[in-house]
Amino acid sequence: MNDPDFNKLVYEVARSIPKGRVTSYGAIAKALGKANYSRMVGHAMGACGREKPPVPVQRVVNSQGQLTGEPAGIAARKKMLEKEGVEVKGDKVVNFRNLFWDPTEEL
DNA sequence: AGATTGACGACGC
DNA sequence: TGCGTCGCCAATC
Repeated sequence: MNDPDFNKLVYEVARSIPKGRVTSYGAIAKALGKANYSRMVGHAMGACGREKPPVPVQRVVNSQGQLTGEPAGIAARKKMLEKEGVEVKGDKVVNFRNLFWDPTEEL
């Protein structure tokens, strides 16, 4: 692990996601220069609960625009996303393609 | 210390 | 176009 701050960087990017906008794990990993770290991003998010500053993990979904993780967690994030104006159907983001935010281009 | 799983992604068929 | 498999690195058991 050359990037001890990778986890931190992920959180930073997650916070950079505009309200009402979402991105994918791979996009973040790629933005950090670690395209193959897609899973690490996911794991980092799973560990976000222990992070002091709350991280808007709800805006981070997989390439399918699907909310992954615990059903309870999905429901919680889903609610927040809808509150931000993001339409969520079940565990998937509606119009994900339109709401997708690319950190490599916008950041 | 080692083996397994995992909140994914991309490539192949 | 859709399903299946393989590969990546790290955290957890």
